[in-house]
Amino acid sequence: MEESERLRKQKELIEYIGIQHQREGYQPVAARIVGLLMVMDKEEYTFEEIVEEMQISKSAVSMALKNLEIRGMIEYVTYPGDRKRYFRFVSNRADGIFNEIQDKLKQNLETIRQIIELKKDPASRNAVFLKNIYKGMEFFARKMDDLKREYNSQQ
Amino acid sequence: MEESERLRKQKELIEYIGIQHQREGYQPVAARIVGLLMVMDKEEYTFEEIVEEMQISKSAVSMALKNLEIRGMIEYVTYPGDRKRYFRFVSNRADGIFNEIQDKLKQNLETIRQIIELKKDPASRNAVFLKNIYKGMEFFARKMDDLKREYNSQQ
DNA sequence: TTTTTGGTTCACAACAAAAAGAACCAATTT
DNA sequence: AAATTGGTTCTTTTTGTTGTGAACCAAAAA
Repeated sequence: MEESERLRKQKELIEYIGIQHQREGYQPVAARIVGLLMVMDKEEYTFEEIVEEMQISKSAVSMALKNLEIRGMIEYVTYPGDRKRYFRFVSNRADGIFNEIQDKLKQNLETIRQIIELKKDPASRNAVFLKNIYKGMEFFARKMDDLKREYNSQQ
Repeated sequence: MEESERLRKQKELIEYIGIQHQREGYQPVAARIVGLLMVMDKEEYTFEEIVEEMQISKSAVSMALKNLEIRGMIEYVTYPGDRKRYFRFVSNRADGIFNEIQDKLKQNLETIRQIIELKKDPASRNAVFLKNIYKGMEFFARKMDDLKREYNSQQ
């Protein structure tokens, strides 16, 4: 593949990742910064470089970086004698994805448990359905722990 | 638990489920309708009843119901000699949740594959990290099929 | 001490999303 | 045929989100 085409495709991918992340609740600027840090060959961007690369105001970048850091999506490193922060995307996202799924599952489980608990008639259509869903999700959440262990030992 | 307290808690739970679903990209009204249909003891609501219960305009309800139906979150039944539609939440969400997770996982896998493919240096920090993430997610996606089969046979 | 660097914070404008309300429409009832 | 029911659609209003630019600030350099 030609160098210029590769770059074009990378830029395209950044936009796509941006949209994906917006669907997960990230704001537009933040979402595209994630894409930038994942896709480009340059692996550490300073604040200024991001501002320049994305053609966006300093304040927007400042906010976005703060949010992304709080959410644990990105991190920064510093170098002695250099006041700039070098942002990069965090390393251990694999674990992160497992845990995200599991957390969400657990949260949903708890909600469903509460719904069932508050039902007047435990044999009603919805109560029965919800119990089924609960069972399925619980099974899955339990198995995830095994999978995590299996994967880690396999490494 | 007292009847009135149960009702209060149910209403609270509807709001909470509303917020949870908004995080998944549902609009406010739609999100709370899902809550309503999951939580309340009454299991089938007509259009009118929803309008009344939620104190919301007909147009907002009309739009929300349409969206929820398209997304497969709710369905309606009708009864002979009755022009009204009776909305309820769909029954087989357990499968749905499995599949949602798996679909998202597959989509992410494809994106990551593309990022890696476009990297100039396959030994760079990010390329290596991404390959790791890829491996983890792939392992997990593969195992999910097994889990589904295991669960279904167990039933 | 003043200036520069590397940002952050705040007020506001532009835009987008959500909800309301009115008008409308097709079936059904009267 | 007229009125009612069970909604839908369109326009407007309200509300919320994004991003900008200017002012500001602390640390370092001059």
